[in-house]
Amino acid sequence: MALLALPAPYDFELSTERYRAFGQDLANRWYDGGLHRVIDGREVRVEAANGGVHVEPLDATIAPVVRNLLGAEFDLDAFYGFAEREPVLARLVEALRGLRPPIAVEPFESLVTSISAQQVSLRAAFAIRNRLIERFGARTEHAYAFPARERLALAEPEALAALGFSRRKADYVVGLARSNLDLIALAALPDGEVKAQLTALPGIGEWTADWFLARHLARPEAWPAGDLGVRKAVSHFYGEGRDFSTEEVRTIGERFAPFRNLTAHYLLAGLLRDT
DNA sequence: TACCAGGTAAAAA
DNA sequence: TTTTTACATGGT
Repeated sequence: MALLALPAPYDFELSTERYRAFGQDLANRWYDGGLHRVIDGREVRVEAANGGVHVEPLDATIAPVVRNLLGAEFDLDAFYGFAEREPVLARLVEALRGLRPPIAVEPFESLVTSISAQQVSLRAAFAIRNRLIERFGARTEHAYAFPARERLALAEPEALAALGFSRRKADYVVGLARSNLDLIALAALPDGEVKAQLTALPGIGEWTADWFLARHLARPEAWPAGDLGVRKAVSHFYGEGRDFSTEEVRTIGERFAPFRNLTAHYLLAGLLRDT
């Protein structure tokens, strides 16, 4: 196994919790203590190692994708320095040291995953999404490549509805696949412009666009204020028993600039740990 | 058994 | 313009 170095501190188990906490994720599959994902048509295994992770196979194509997948570009040192001056965050970063939010490396996959999670529980979303992956993805030894946009563009919405998507969500996914929006090109645009272009599509509202900024583009200032989990987490740590509205969460977010994205992830992970 | 779960858009008021 | 409703599955 080849070593891929990551900036310290890095806690692989803690950082990959998301792939286990809500059920199995067939496109980011936890198997035998490691993370399996199809990259460039090949199944890659990632596991914990001193100074980073072990990756097999590892080459010049795979390395940057795995680095991105594991959230290497987040500036944890700067965030930890910032968190020291904020009592709640100071406690969280102490308990969650080495947590790097994993990134959804493919834009289409990121959006379809969010659409599947709209309104329903994450467990239900994972179950439905796995059926989509089994039906339209490509299987490797222990994992699946997420269904290609071109493949879902050819699918009938009825076929997705048969997997458990609501009829409306089935239309959203197929409509997204068939749209002429260049999802790769969004990476070059500022946050507000990304949101404007995405929310122009049917089925993509502010929540979905915010998570695209946070989990796919790793934008430091992404802050999904309307997200139920974020609202619960902010209420848990700052609300003194009271639930905050979306607007209140948006306002509180201002104090976390310029680290709102990392703050959201640490609050969510902190809530998961406390409950 | 109902009811809620990391929303969104269309209908109704 | 603002409020209400339908949506589909999984877990409790």
